[in-house]
Amino acid sequence: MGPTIHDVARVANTSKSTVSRYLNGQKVKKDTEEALERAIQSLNYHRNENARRLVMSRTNTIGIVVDNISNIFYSGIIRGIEAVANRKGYNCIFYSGTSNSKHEASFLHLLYEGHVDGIILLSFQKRDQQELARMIEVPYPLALIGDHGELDGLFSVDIDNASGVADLVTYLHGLGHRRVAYISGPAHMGPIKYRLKGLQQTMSALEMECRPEWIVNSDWTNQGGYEAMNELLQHEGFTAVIASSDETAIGALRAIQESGRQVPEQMSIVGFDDITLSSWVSPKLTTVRQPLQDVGMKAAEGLFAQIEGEDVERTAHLYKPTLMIRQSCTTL
Amino acid sequence: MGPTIHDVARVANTSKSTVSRYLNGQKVKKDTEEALERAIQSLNYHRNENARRLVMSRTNTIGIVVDNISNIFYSGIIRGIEAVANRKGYNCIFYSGTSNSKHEASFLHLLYEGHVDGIILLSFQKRDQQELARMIEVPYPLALIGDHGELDGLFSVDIDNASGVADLVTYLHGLGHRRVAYISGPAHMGPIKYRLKGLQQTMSALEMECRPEWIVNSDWTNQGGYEAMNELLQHEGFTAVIASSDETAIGALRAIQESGRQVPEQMSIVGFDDITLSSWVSPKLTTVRQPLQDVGMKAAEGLFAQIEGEDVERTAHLYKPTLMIRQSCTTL
DNA sequence: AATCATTTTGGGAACGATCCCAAAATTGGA
DNA sequence: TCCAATTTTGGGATCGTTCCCAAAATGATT
Repeated sequence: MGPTIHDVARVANTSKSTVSRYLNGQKVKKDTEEALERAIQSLNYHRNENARRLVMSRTNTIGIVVDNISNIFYSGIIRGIEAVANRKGYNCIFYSGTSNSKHEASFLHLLYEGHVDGIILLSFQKRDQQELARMIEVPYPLALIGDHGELDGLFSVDIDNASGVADLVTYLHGLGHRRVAYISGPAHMGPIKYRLKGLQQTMSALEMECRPEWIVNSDWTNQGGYEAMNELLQHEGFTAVIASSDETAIGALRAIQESGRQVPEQMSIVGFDDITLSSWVSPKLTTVRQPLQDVGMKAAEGLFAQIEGEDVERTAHLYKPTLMIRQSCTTL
Repeated sequence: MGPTIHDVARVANTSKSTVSRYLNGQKVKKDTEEALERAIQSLNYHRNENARRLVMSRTNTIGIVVDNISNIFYSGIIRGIEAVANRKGYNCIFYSGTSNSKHEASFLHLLYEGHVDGIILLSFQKRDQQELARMIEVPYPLALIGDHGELDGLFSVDIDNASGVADLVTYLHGLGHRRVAYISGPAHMGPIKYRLKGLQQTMSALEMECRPEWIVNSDWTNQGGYEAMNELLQHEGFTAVIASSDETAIGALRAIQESGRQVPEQMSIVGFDDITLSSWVSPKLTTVRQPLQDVGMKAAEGLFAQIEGEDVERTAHLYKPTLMIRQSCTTL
């Protein structure tokens, strides 16, 4: 197709070895450098990356496999990954898991076929134990973001969901709340299990009360939170409610307000995520913010360590969310 | 590194040509097929895609360059692209424009260096005329989604923004409104110009009134819409307001309600986009829905036509939004 | 059994880079 | 000016595929 390194050599009146050296930043004599630059410009030469990758068996590229490329929670993580990748001189390419997993056994062919030097798997879906076990065997650099299935042997990074909920419970406890309701989320999501566990452990540690009928599920949408809260309002006795996502919390907030109760005077509520809308609803929602960028950076650092042959701790690395206190809770 | 086609040939007691043929779905004798399958399994052979691409000078992959990979409006478009790509047997890989444009002249190196067979450039940012002119010269398959700068010579696809606003104006006109305010958006976004043009053309065609002080800007956020509406409320005389995005409309809605006015009884309002929140605010927002998936499919079809060497109309292809009538407007 | 048509196979030349190693050119010092 | 040390260059092998083409094997027909 286009001109090759050989054409450049011919035009610049030198050899392909010299062209290759020049392209890779090695020193060449001043006047050959000028001739080469002229030749490259006039031919509009671009190096064939496939040939290069074949001989070097390296791509200088990492793949990020995402289950849903437009998930807003992933953008902070991706920013973190890209920051580290740029620093290391690597490129990032993204694969949408949905489209690829259709006909392929998995994303692993990207590694085996030499498309990328390593992969970050980014998904907050709950992960299959069997799939995780298979990933441990993969003889290529790999980093997981999300559910690690409490399994060792894989390098993985995640939000410390239990800690986030623990912070919320402790905060409410500090305000004097003792009886708290909880709106959980869809069972197929990774964080659900850990958030619920954080709730139960912290509440029992602080000797707080959470009756079974005070725990309901939702689908993490506004509408779902609205319906879940209406269900909760059938029951009595709790003074605060923890929603396992902000989206849900905002739906629940509306349900509480429509029931004629004042927030926070007659009911406190907190969320999880710190989405932008949370600072905009009235009252502003107290929630926890996830250190998404840190998670992305850690995953990338772990991946590059593997690529460069260093040793890496093949366990889960958790990052604690931080409490964002706003106006949706009151002292009791 | 891994086993090669030659290793497979040796184990299966045949030649690399036969292995290659088998891998590419050509017919081989029944017993050699079985031997090959066994050899591939036992060696855990995967073909080296870089070598393949070198000799074939084709990748069977298209690149999608996105300015912000987590933009929620892009997900529908991407779904459309992937649907067509899957049908054609192509893979999609995504490049985040932000990370790549840093040190590269542009995304064009992806084409020149042989990473992909064609590129879809997806961005709703306003495009530089100079950059567009340069793209016309690109000797590779290319499709644009978003602002085409009213320039011919490029295959591009976009929402028909003018038509969407025209529908909203006409709808309000039909309800009896004659004096309408408008909240525009950030100047760096592609759709802004076309939406404003659609407003002005339709309003003057229908002999409606829009005083200069009834047109304000916003940054397309809730907060921005809220502030813009408060500014508009300083003035008098209009009976309806068109917001150039739903996000903005929802902010404006709150400003109207906080000013003590009833929606829609005392003020009608419409948005643009049909985000999920629009059906959830109270009253539900009348807006226009963008045919995002159609846009993605058209772009992909145009790209594949170019890849397959067919002729393609190098102009802008526009898709009309559809009006979603809900409860935020009333007859006058 | 012999001939011919048709499958099926194997060898070797690309593809366009990198990189080793020896040859050529340059530099410096006496 | 000459020789040794150093820098710069060029040739050729290599990476792992595909694909052309001729050779070998198979099958059909008489």
